[in-house]
Amino acid sequence: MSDTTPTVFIVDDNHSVLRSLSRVVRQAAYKPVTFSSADHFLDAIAHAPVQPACLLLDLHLPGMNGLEVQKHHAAIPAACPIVFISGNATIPATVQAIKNGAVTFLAKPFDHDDLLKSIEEALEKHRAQISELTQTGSIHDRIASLTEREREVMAWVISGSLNKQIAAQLGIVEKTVKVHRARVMEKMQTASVAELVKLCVVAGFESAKA
Amino acid sequence: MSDTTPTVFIVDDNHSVLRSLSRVVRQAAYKPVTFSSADHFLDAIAHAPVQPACLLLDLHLPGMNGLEVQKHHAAIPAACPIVFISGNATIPATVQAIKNGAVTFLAKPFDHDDLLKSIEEALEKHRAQISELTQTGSIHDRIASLTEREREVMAWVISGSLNKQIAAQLGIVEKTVKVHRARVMEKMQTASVAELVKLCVVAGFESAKA
DNA sequence: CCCACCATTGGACTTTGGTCCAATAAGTGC
DNA sequence: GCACTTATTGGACCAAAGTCCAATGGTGGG
Repeated sequence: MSDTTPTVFIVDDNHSVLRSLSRVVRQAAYKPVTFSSADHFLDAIAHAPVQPACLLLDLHLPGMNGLEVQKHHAAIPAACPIVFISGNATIPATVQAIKNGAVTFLAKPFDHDDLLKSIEEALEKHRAQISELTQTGSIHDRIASLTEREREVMAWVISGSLNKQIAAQLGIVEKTVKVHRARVMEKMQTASVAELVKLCVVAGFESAKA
Repeated sequence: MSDTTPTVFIVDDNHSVLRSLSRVVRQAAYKPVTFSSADHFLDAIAHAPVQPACLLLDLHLPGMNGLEVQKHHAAIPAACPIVFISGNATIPATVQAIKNGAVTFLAKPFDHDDLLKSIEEALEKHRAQISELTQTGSIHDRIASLTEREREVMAWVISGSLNKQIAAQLGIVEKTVKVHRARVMEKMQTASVAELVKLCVVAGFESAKA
């Protein structure tokens, strides 16, 4: 089982279901990891390395139900997509699950094909999510490497302000703004205001302008 | 019934259901507009003025089912949000409906409160959608007012290219680029590259760079 | 044929941005 | 105290962008 094999987490309180799902997952060349309770899963996932994965989750669980697990799970940044499974699902629960971001909701009994298709969809979604996170993560790192003053100057730069306007706003001389600005461009690894603006947009960094 | 009253479209092949829903909707101070077939609704909505509205849609309809109606309806830009209603809904149909953007899926019988809450959610969503469209619409108008050449130059400008680089790419002189560029800024009503980039981002206008 | 629009270019000039080098001062940590 | 970071400023200088002026050639429509 190599490291590049996608992991499929399976949470269900019924051991025979776990075994059965595990078998299907393993036969599809994925790596099944089972949990018989939500708590165990959440504990394990919290410190797991980030890699393509998905979660097969039973809606009915002792203690915390599937929707609650989904909520807790969504709190972590690299949370993997969820495929819900249930024998007696209600429409409202299904609506809730999908609106909260679940890939799909499979009602038992379901085709193996549907399951595998859903797993593949979830994994693909997670791969995209991870690559997205990797990108924005590096941008956030760069923003974090800026000093307060530099961040302040950057906020004004991406608002389209001139150096002299920024200087007036901050109560300093234009020359100083130029220095900060140059350092911003260097640390953010951008060669133009256009690039800088686009980085800030994807990173969610707001521009100034009182 | 004033013009500012939100409209609630209702599509159901059962006339007694239409009457019943109409009454509830009217009592909640909304303006009900009923259709007994999908085709009639799609025809009507295609030329209706854009204003806050939502659609109560039965999953089971003669001819075209609810999911298909949703698909066709989604094709128009200002499409109002959909609240599905059905007496015998399946989990897969529910999943499909929500994944395709439905606000919710109400299984009969349902509380009037749930219905009204869903309608309000849908209307709120549509208001946001309309205001979004109004904004981006005006940006698209400005982009449309540019000549082909100007759009081309803008694509390079927002990529962060220098005038001389743009000139080289287009096989023209830097001076000409300056002229186009000035006209772009004027027509787009922007005073800085930063603003221009942000407009292009929200309008989905892609930057150049081979 | 003339007009309007568009793309193109030139020249002169100002403003702005970016880049060197260099310096001072305050705060932080060892 | 000394090294380090950060914020601040100055001067000189070059490159880039913006702004006036004016002009030419093509194209499509009335």
